[in-house]
Amino acid sequence: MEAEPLSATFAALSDPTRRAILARLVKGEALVGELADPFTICLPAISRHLKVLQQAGLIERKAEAQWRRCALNPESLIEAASWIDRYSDFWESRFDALEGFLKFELNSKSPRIRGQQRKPKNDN
Amino acid sequence: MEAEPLSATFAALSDPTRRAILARLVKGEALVGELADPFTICLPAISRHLKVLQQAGLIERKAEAQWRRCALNPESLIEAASWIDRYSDFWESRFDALEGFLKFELNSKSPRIRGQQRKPKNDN
DNA sequence: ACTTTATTTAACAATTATATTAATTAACCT
DNA sequence: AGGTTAATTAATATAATTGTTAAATAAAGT
Repeated sequence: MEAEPLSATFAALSDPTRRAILARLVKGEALVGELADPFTICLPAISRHLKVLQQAGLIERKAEAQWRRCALNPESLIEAASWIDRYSDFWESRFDALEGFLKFELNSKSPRIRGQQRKPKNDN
Repeated sequence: MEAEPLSATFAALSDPTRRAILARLVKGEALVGELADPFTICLPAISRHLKVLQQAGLIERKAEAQWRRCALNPESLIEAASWIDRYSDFWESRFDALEGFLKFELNSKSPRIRGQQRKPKNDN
């Protein structure tokens, strides 16, 4: 599907259905039908999502009679996390600076109730 | 482009050209032309990649005369890392188990030179 | 053998993504 | 004003993704 494993991994993670499937699998192994249950899309669509996840190395499937038992495979996730982590030095310092600035702004200008939500700006 | 910010972020990361651009930007800000330089694809293609990165919140662009200065924006990367990190308990334990198994295998069966590369299997 | 159950594959349509060339915008320089 | 430079947008072609329904595979139950 994708020559570069990282590309395949991130592409697999870019779909909310597939992320939901992974979120389900972190709670334990499951059969295809069980995984399909919460979704409104048809079974073949789920089957293809599972194929994408498997080809990205994110899950494993083992046959049990007519069932396919699916389980998380952590390795690809580790590689994806590792790639992002190479940027951690950069963005941690930047994020700390942003947080510091926000704290200053909020304390000096418009003091707020403790525990109130504070969402950093996101200017896409 | 994508309703869910996480989907947009992972989709943006799924392209090797875009990852290379981010890797360049971690070394410092750069103009569009400078970013395009290492690649063989045409400038409009790069421009669109930058648009995807910006809409995913991964970079910022500020105008300077006829130039556009691009810089990393760590927030989306943090969110992507956070998502993956929710699985860390699961896969760290699994990975430790795998590493332990490999060490045992390698020590008992085919002891190797210290520092030699050891790549875990990847059965996509 | 026949039917049911679980899942995948095939065939197809609709949407989205990516690259190219050509045209456009916008600011600078002389 | 006219030309150059930097970058984006438009138009277009092609490929990849995602979903649907219908058919196929494959094992189990009766």
